[in-house]
Amino acid sequence: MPELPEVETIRQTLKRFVLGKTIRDVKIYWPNIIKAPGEPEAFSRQLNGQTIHDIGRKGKYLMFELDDDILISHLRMEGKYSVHPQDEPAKKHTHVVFTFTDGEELRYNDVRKFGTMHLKPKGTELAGEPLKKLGPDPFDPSFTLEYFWSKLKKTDRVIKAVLLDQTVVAGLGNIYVDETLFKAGVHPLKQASRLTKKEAARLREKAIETLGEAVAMGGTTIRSYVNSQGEMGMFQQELFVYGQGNEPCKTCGTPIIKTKVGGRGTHICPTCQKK
DNA sequence: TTGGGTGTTGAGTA
DNA sequence: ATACTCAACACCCA
Repeated sequence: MPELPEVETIRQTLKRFVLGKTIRDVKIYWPNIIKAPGEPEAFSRQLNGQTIHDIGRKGKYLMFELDDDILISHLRMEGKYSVHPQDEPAKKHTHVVFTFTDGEELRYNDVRKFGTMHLKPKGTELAGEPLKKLGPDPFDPSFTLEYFWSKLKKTDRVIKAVLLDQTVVAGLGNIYVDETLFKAGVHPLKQASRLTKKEAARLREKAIETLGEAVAMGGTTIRSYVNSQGEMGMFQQELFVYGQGNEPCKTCGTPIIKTKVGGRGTHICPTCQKK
């Protein structure tokens, strides 16, 4: 489900509910979600007594900053966080519950159970899994044209695969890659190494622009995404190609084609995006 | 009823 | 190095 704009929206809405709250209990109903420390019991024990001071984000990862540790959380396809009074019945698919000293609960809900949580001591979070190989955030100053261009030059893959590669740039997923490629006028099957520097610059600009607009609109809701206040995103109204198969292109009127690239559903305007 | 598809990503294989 | 398949899991839809 969530790509950078959805995770960022979750970060912003969730902060309002949990900053300054102290954890007094953690219950884990689906232990496979907990990746570090290895023992889920240690995860719970370690969190106990710690206060949430801030929530950050790196790519599609949420980073809960605690007293001693950082909780790194990836929502994968369907993960959601919400805050409820302790006595409110839990919804189906609630797999991790953080109870605060004030009686409120932070609940992690994930229909498909794909999400992950790593709890790591502060200062060690960038070293090992899961952030070790993560590339720069598209909004980070280090995501320069020179950096992006150098990555494109030395790979033998098609551009869609490169944009989805989180070690190149962190945060784009299937929706925003298709949108970025369309806006930049680049065909997803184009070899990355054969793009001109001008095309690379355009891709970089359109990626940053599209993600920024999507953040401003609270993300994209296709089926199930809601932020931590239960609100849907609005960016689905702004999509040019994703989910628009057979619809006329908003730029030229040619029907949008849905095909497959690297096993992922891929949406293209055959007129605006030439190979 | 069944198989294919879904906003993610890691592992294993050739 | 890359591409492909599968796996994790639940649900929706034709």
